[in-house]
Amino acid sequence: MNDWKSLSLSQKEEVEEQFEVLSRGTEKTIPDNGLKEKLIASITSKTPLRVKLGLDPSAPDVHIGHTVVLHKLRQFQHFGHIVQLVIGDFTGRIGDPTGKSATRKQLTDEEVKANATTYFKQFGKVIDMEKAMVDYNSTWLAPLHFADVIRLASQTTVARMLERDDFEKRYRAGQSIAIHEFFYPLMQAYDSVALKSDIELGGTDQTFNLLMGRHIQESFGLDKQVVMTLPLLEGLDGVKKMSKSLGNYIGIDEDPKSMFGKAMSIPDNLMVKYFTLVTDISANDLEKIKTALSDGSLHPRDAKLKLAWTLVRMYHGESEANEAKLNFLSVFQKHALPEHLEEVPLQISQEKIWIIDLLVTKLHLFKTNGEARRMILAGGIKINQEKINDVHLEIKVENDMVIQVGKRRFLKIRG
RNA sequence: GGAGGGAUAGCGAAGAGGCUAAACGCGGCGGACUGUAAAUCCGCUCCCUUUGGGUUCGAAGGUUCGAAACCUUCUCCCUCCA
Repeated sequence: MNDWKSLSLSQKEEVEEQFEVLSRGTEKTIPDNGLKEKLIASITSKTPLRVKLGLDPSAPDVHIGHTVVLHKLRQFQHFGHIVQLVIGDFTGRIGDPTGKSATRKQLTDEEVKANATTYFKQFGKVIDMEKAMVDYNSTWLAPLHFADVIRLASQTTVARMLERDDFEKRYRAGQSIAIHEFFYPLMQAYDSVALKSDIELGGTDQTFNLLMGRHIQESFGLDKQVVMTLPLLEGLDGVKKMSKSLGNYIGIDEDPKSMFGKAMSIPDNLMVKYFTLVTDISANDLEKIKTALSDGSLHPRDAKLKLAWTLVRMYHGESEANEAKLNFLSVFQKHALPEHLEEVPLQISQEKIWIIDLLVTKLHLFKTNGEARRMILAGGIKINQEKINDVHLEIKVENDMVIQVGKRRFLKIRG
């Protein structure tokens, strides 16, 4: 194949530089030397690599956990490689088997389109969408005949399928595995055939599916893609992977204030990981932060402020970041009211209103009276900075009245 | 095709005729502490202006003074054998 020795000096440097950047922060590359070989081939033949990322069209809200892989794609783009985004509109009909719900609701074409649009808008904040290739996998999966599907299925075995972690667990636990769930990895793998991908990226939880791509490509007589997995980012709880359904995420579309606040709530031991995986700070600055943290010259709180600030800056710009920081400091360190309160228009009247009615019916802060009542009894409601402790309280609503729920939810009444 | 096991609050899981609005764990939400957190401790976690009332334990009927628990039918899930 490509011989390292036949490269010119500048080509070698080019390979080394790309390799250094592209392999940074990855969890695993399979095979070990695969990336370097692809790079050598790319540089000698002056052909950009085709780097694939598959997307699930059912969950269009992008959070910073997704951006781990986007940042990696961005780096590939930086070196002139081609990013292939695959909208799994067809695979979406199955849903990646999680064991939780084997069947998921089928999306209509319109929903898929709408979700994809949302994706692209948000992805554009990290990668260059102008240069990205976008495909829907129904394009090549839908026309397959049953005979084609059998041929595809015959390329692998049940034993091989059961190597997949969650299949194996479910099988051993005596839980059901529907046959069609086996097709998910096969379909994703076939995407790589259709797109002749050189590299496929994914989270570590995707390893099996990504490897299946290599296997199936080979059986179709293609070069095997290199699999690069990226670490899964733990969410705000610091334990489970960031996901929307767990509610432990920071959405990249979120407003500066909550983005800042959420970033501040991650456990200390994840700060460096966040800096590494989801910010754009340089390797140099990262090292500085690491050493300052370990020798104690940087307070973890300040490091986290920097992290939160950086995230907001990346998605909203510097001035918003500064503002979010000031807001955070005043609200949480000085226990002052936030600079800008969410204002809620409400009819002001002379009549007194029952506090629970106000919270539930007028302000929709709670779904049920019981919830509001409990919150009051727990001491979680403040009006104009004053704790409410009487569930029977009747109050007169006034303009500019500030209602606080818990520590971080504020509302201002606008008459 | 045959045999068996199961369905309980957001999840997991006790309960096997009245003491059960249903133990316990997780999760969630509040409060205290702090550096926002985490850890820890405390409280709440079906609905209702609540020392009371209403509606719950896959669904529908039934037995009983009384059922989440017993019976019947149905729906769904799982396992094993063929």
